Amino acid sequence: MYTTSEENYIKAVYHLQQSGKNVLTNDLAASLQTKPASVTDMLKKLEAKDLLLYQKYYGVRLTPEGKKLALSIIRRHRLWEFFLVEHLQFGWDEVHEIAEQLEHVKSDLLTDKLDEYMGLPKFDPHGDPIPDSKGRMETQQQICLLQLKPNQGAEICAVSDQSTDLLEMLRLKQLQIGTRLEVKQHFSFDNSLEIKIPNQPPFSISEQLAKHLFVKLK
Amino acid sequence: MYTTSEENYIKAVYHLQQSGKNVLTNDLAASLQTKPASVTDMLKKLEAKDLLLYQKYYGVRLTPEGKKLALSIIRRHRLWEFFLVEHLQFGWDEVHEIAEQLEHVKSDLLTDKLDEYMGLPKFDPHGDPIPDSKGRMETQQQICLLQLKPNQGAEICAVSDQSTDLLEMLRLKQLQIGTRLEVKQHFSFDNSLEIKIPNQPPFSISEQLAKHLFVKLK
DNA sequence: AAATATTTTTAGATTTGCCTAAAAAATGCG
DNA sequence: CGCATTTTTTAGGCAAATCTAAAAATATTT
Repeated sequence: MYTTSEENYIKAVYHLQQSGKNVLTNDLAASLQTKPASVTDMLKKLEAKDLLLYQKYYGVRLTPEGKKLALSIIRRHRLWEFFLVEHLQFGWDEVHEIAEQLEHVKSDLLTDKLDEYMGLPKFDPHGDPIPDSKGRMETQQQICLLQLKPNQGAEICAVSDQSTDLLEMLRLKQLQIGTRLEVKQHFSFDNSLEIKIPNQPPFSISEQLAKHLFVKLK
Repeated sequence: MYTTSEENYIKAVYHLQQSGKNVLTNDLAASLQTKPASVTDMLKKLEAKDLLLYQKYYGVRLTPEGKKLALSIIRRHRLWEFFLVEHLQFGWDEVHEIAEQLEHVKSDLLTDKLDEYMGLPKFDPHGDPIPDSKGRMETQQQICLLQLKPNQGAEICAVSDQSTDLLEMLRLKQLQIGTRLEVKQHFSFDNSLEIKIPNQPPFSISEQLAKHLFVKLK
């Protein structure tokens, strides 16, 4: 079994190595809010446990075992985020800290039962894919419309609130699953967005609406 | 904020001091599966934090602040046990270890939302009362029939499985909420119980049945 | 009440995860 | 290239939580 600290390092390495490059000591220190010297210590320990390969001065890469562990931590994190938002009515911006604690509860049976309880969700409330019990996950990137970069083509693929008020609004604005769109501008003042749908003039939507809409990139 | 280890000590002191007597170093060591020397160290630390009063060689008692902390930990533990059994379909005997981990997740908001989500339950699956957000709990002891001591008068107050098979069986044996009974004998071989209902000859029931019946003491 | 046994505390060590400060390696630039 | 800067590692230390072994206090027995 691994400690909470070891799990946090493995998770951080996983995320940082998505760029393709080796993961460097300083980047890990920044990401984990700790000092480079502490990172070096831990990297040696994790290499001894065969979770990663460590080349002095040249950074690290996860071994297959390390990657497997990372995916299981990410699975727990995202499942709990889903639970907090969809079942306990947390806002999707309030859940990260709590999920950071819950992800370290060690019980595969718990993880799998929670997964099943919620209907084997494929994406967490931020649109990130949830690995299944074998570590596989959908590659299709689903992100919240609020996070979509301007002029990036995308298509609505999920709505995170099923209230009649929301659905009524979507119907009137002709927004539905599959609708193609682009964000033209993001106004920081109120987080409202100016969006453009093909064959229609641009119009604006509120932060409250946008946060419930998820898109996949095209 | 308190460490997991500190929380475990406080919880152990709380349970041990229910007997009324001061809690002794050796008892804590046994209960926490650690050595007396380690306990002494920690007790000094907890006294410095005003969670308990420590008299060398004479044991400890919780301060009001310590008691408040203990109740909040017990609240979290029992709420999670309830969730695991009633929502995730764990057996009531499988949940303790997992709840031991979940109880240390620190977020009052999480605890209160979980409580509300489950309908503010008053007792956990073992029949132990769940403290509310202010630390109050029902005094009425609800315990599993399997734990009831022989010749202790009691009354059925809950049934933890609502399957038709079980309910049919209860009807035939004339067992229902409110029925008074006593355990006459407990057979260790198969955990079956010989029970006595007023105005009826004694009869025996299986472990499988008894584990779903909860009684309150009279 | 003295001797013995038990319980508890102290003293000193260990492990984990972190730190600072200084040394060493790699990188960047004139 | 060679010097300066940045990055990384090493060395030594610290705090938390544990341990063992020995000493001190309390309890029990005769």
